[in-house]
Amino acid sequence: MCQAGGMRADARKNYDHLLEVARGVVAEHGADASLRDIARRAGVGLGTLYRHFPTREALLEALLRTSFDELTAHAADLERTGTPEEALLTWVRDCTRFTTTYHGVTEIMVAAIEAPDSALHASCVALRAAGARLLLRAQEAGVARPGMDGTDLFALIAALAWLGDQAALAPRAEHLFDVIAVPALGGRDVVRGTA
Amino acid sequence: MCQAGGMRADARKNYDHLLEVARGVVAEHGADASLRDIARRAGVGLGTLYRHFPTREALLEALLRTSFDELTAHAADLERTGTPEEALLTWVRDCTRFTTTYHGVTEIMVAAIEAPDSALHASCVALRAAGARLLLRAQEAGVARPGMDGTDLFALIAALAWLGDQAALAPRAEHLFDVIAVPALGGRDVVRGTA
DNA sequence: TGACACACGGAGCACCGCTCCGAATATTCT
DNA sequence: AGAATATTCGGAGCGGTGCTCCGTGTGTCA
Repeated sequence: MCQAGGMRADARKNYDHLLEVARGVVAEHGADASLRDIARRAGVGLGTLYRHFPTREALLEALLRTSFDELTAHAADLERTGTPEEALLTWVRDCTRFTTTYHGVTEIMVAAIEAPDSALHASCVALRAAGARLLLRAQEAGVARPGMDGTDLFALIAALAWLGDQAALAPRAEHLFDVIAVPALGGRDVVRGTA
Repeated sequence: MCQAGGMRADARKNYDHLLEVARGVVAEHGADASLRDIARRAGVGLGTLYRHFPTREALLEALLRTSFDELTAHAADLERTGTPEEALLTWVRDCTRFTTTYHGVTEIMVAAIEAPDSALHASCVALRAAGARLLLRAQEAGVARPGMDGTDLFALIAALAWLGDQAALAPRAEHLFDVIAVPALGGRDVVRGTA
């Protein structure tokens, strides 16, 4: 979207390199990593970084775009190949797992979904829509709680991802998924073992 | 614990005033408010603030201590006066409501529960214990999901409080409570209306 | 090859957390 | 009362941050 064809050669090189370096730094230090540090490690002036990515969110958007697209595509796959219940649960699980990849991304995502100006807005809305489809399908099949909408599902995923981001709770992330997400979605109760 | 008897008069005055000012600033700007700003507004040097509250968490601890104590006491009350199910649900609701009072406190609380050196550690552990009692009582009465422990409950409360802290989701905080917390706790399903 | 538009880099501003120490002052002792 | 002492005060200073702005350097195209 940004690195369109009409871009000077040196500019494109810096853009790509910056993105590559940023991926590493963000993976290590989280979404609020020092932009100055990213520029420094990329051997590039701070102004260069800000011209290519005028906003921290613009940088994150470039970083996450492909993963987001994969997740929405994944939802479509599951909708075609799996049972409604299974599809919903595994997609939610995969979403929370991915969101935990970069620390601090969750917060930015939930902020973006209600902020049309955010660079991440479109991606987040698409993600919510994909989840809503899966949820609706499961509800129609009677295997998911009615009275829940796409935003609720988005919030549920965000909450679980946030829990996984907290060092103190990360070890029991999967258990928390069983204890919180599964009953909330109305799926088979893996803890009680009843219906 | 800090403002013991043996304190110089001017020191005590500064301590109290600082705390009062901090309450306002934290209420307005959240848990990561500028300490410099707090000192400035209190008409006090930065060194003074740091001597009385060597750590941001120490300041928050002083700010939240009484509320925490009230919440644990509240749990004991509910245990005595209410049904196991009702007691658990209302306590969890009250906890999440309070935690949302100061923005950003949730994150610090979950970090504190596994960090014995944190000034907030004791309070958080006490809170978890109070919740665990209520949970156990409800489990024994068969109105709460087994396989859940005090830490899970703490995490659930934290997740809900975090959701309530997000501007984009705050309006549906109560709905999210019904959709996430109620089924997770195994209480009556207010959405479906079935057992 | 020359001209021009564009990209580059970093100095600069205001803010942050946190430390450290000379100056001021409450307290206590004589 | 006045002096000695122990504490407290306050802010300068350090290294970091986000972000802007503009003189300089350099690809690109006629």
